[in-house]
Amino acid sequence: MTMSFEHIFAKHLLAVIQAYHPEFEGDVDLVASWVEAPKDRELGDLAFPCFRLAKPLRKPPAVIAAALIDGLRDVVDSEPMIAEVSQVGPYLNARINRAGQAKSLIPQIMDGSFTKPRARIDHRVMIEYSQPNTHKAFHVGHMRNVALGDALVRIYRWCGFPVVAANYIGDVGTHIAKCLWYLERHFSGEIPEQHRGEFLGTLYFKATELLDFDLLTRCPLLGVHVAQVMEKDQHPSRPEWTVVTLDLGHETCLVVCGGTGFEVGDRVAYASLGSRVGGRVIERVDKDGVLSEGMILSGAELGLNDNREAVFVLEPTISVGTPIADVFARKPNENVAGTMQQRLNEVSETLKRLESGEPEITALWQKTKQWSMDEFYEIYQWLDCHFDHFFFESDVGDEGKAMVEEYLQKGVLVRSQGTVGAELEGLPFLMLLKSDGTGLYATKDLALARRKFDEFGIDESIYVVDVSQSLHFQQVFKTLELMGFEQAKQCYHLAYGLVVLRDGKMSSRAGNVILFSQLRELLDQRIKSEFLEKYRGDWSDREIDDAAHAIAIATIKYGMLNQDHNRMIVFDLEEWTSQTGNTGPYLMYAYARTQSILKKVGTWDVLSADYTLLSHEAEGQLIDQLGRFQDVVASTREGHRPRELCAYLYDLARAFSRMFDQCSVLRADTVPLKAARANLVRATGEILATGLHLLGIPPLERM
RNA sequence: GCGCUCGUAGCUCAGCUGGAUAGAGCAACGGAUUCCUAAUCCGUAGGUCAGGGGUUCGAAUCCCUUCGGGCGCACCA
Repeated sequence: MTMSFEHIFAKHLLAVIQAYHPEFEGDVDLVASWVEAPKDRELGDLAFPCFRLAKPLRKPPAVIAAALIDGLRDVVDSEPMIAEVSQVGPYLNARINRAGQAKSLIPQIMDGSFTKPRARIDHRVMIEYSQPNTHKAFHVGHMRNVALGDALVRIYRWCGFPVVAANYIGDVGTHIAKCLWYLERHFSGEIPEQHRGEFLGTLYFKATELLDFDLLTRCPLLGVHVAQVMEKDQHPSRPEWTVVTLDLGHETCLVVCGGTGFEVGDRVAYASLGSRVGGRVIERVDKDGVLSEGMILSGAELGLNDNREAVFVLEPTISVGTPIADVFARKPNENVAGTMQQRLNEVSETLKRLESGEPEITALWQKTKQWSMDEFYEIYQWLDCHFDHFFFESDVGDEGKAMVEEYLQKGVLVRSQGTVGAELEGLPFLMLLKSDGTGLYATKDLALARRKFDEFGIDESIYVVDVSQSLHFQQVFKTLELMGFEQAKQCYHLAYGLVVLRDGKMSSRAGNVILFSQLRELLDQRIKSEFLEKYRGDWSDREIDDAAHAIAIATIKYGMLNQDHNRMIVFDLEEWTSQTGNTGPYLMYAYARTQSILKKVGTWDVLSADYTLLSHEAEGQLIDQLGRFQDVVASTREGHRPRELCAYLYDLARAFSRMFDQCSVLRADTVPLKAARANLVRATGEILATGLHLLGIPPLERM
């Protein structure tokens, strides 16, 4: 491995600095870390800002620079890798000897030693990504995760890490109960032969629609009924409260009320014990000596107006005992509360059957789950993403609960308000067992983590999951640490922002998701009609199909990757299907042009190429860019930022496009120049292809 | 209320550990094809880096604060 230019420059700088000021403390690495790229490439390739030395040397930066430049010039005469140095104000700039660089770099690229994966490192990494839910639609939002996870797997592997690419399928939960409930009770059509996974997603969407109380009533509350105020007394100790006796129709009850604006005889909305209002369960509470059995609701609490102070008074004609949801039903005289209650009961019944392993529903679950899985496999295949292992939520549920019991015994976990969970320093309580004894999402994550550590022997664990779960993972990792797992400190949540649409967040309820199949179809059409139709007849249909596929992958993956991961992506279908400029296809196009040249240029002598002939500015920039590849990949991996590699490859493709424009290979003035350029082009193609591969994008020989 | 995150050109975004004149793409305008693929290249125009303080020789970058978006915060996953 050759020494980087930064280090070569730093080595000479250090020698000169120490000759000038022997008391200077610092090593080559420190000085090298100060070396940067000049703002303007006209100034050189490397820059050293002497501001760094102003304090230790106690002299103005420009004076230091002026004092060092002569010494530096002397040294550089004997350094073949640096062509010249110069001083501009407080900066010392160096120009790299491009020919020298090219001479060592290009052969390395061409014999494959520069682009092949790095030496194996003894540090096992698991990268968990995708994690789709079965029985739900796979849409563009899921694709950001897949693009990120897959790119990281490839990049880690290139850097020498043994990687286990893992998926974690969400195959249990209420969403499945809803889907199967709809299938059993409400679906009356034919089950399609194709796209059965998306079909299940449609069923799930229809189920949520049926279960969306908002669609039935303006006041979507269960357990809230019309009651009449019978008596109204002042609270014995709190004058701002009143003690109200309510007639519920079949019985009466006592409620302590803080609201105002109602009289004896008024009809009000009464939330009974056990009902939920604003996400809170109504419980019997001791209100300063008086037991309050329920709650009288304000307009705000009912969601009907903004008034939080005044009790909402209903028309006197409405009979006592009517569910409040029926009063505000969107279609008059409908028993919406009863309907909704029945649906909810049915769903919860389905969930219980699933959880208890009732044979009939279990068989249906397994069959439909396979429909989803078949579709996922097809999508991964299309995207060229591969997993070494699939975990299933249904496999870790019991294990998670057992684990919680175990660590409760050990005293690591605690009981709290009927639940079991982890008390974490600086973080909110993490609940692991609900008061009914069932586990939660986090419970399964603990068991999953233990499996990763024990069965796969991994040293580092990366979770590619969207940013809304940041707190969740902080809590889970902290809990694992509390449980004594060493690897907990090597767990990393790679958070990324959601993919949203121009008119807002994607939501299955509003029906504004873009399905994977839709995107694939649209991209295919657009790519063919705009770019590939012109080759019809010239290329085989098969090649056109394959090219469209590859370009579609490039469009999606690069689009998803070339944005800082903690930022939202605003997805506009129109834009994405007709992009030019900084895109995946731009990189592929640059690669295709390299291959086009190489096909036409014929044979040439690799070894005898004289790289001193590559003196054009565009060629120099390109060589410089090629040399950065390894450092960029390493840095991309370290920062978990595929975007960095995207940016590099874009710069590389741009440098090549300029060179292509300004320096013709086929029409080079001399044969040696042609040979040198051909090698440069071939090296560029190699780096582009390797880089594209690391992003999960297949290069095309022509497009 | 607490926490995380974002605010940079008309739009979408880069700008890594502070460094020289803040950069791309799209859109706009003007050029380049007898010449290796015009999915390209070159040029012009476009900025109070949300506002205000502070640290520093130097701040889009670090600290504090205000404003404004997004997302989380105990029985969902």
